[in-house]
Amino acid sequence: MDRRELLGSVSIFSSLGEKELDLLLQATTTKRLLPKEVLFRKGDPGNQLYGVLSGSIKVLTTGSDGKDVMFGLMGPGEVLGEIALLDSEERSASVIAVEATELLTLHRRELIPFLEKHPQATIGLAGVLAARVRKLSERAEDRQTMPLPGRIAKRLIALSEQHGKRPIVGGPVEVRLPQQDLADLVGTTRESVNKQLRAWEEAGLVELGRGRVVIKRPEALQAITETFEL
Amino acid sequence: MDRRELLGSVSIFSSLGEKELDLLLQATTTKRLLPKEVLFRKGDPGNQLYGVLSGSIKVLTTGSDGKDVMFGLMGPGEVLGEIALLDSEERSASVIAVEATELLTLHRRELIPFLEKHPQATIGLAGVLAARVRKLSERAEDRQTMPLPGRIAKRLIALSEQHGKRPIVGGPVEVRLPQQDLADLVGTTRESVNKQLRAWEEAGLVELGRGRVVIKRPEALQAITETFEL
DNA sequence: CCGTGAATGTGAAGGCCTTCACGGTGACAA
DNA sequence: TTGTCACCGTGAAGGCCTTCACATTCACGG
Repeated sequence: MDRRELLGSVSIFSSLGEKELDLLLQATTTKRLLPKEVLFRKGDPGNQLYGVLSGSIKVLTTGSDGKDVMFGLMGPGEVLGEIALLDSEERSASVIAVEATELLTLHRRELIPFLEKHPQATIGLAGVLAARVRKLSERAEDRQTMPLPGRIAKRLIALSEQHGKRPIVGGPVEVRLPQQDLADLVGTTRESVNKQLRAWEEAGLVELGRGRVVIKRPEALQAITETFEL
Repeated sequence: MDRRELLGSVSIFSSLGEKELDLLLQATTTKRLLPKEVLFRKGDPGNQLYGVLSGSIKVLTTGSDGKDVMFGLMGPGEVLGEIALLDSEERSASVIAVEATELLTLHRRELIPFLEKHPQATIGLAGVLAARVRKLSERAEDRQTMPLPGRIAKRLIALSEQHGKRPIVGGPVEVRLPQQDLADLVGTTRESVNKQLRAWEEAGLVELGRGRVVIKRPEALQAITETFEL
């Protein structure tokens, strides 16, 4: 995904014309991250908006007790870093590259004047934020009303839809993610995730490998999400 | 707080001039809610933006198991209903009046064209959303890393700052809120909240009454938030 | 091709809350 | 005034996870 394509594909800027897109493009730069490289940390000052061109990153915070809370994984086409930019506060979470990643960056001093000239783009940006709020609320609700297995199943399905690979066309979906990360996403321990996954493996719902989960029966996981069994 | 004052006070519109404010004002109507009256429910279609003029409301969702998850209380000067408006999806939570409440309402067909003409206002609205994301992330993190007493203490302090009354000037702060609601806010049961509050009452940190908590030693609660004692 | 560390697999013990089951008590309406 | 309902108070039992403590096993850099 090249820079122009990203800018165009992202909902924020989808309403822009050719010329405006080019103009904005000139204000961007590209940044490359190595695996595990830190883009920024919670608490840093934040003046850049980022868009993922290729690769993937994780958004998380590390609690005072050392436990990580992961908010999500982001891949090509997704935008991050808007929060600190809009309210001029510190970065609200840390961002780390999962693999080699290429980012497009846009500085506040370029973005804000641009937004002032292009209300449509600003409304688009607000839409991204609205979606963010929606996702966070839903997760808060889930964590409070859904038992652990359901939460793991739900997140696994979401991950498979967002980042899943399909080695064989039409075949089972593979999610690449260590169990520890899945635990941080769901708000539990690695051990609990492991035991649940093994139980599902036993039952033929999934297949486990180092750093990956292959979903063999998505409907069964979906069912666990909906009912309150197991 | 009258309608004009609200519009002016709210960060979204703080950058507007007199004339523009008047224009926008003409597009608004007022709505009154009785105690416990429902403004809208999660899942409803949403085309209105609201601002609280007087009174207060709670934002919550009811999980499939009947348990409520409360996202917050809102009072005069606060804006709600932006999410569904911006992404044109269903309402993401339900809103119920706590007491008699007066709201200002603004319909999407008036707001969107207005935002398109006033980028500053749109950026302001995005700022409100950014703050919302920030608060939700912080709460997600807290729930996952902080033990229950700390979470209750923290929320109690936040509530006292946002909605606290001070019967005697300079005296202790009173928070009006049933223990069940506090439990829904923190993500626990009424019983757990009750036991913790009683322990603190025993220790002289708070005083309890029907539907209210009086905070006598805020610093002590703050300390519980920070350390991992008790 | 071998070490070495990250990631997985598992069981035992125990704790923090939830759940359940009531009894009390004040506010408010009839 | 009196009934009723919402809210508060409290103990007992138990369960769902966490914590802890290791064994194991791949991936990969040297």
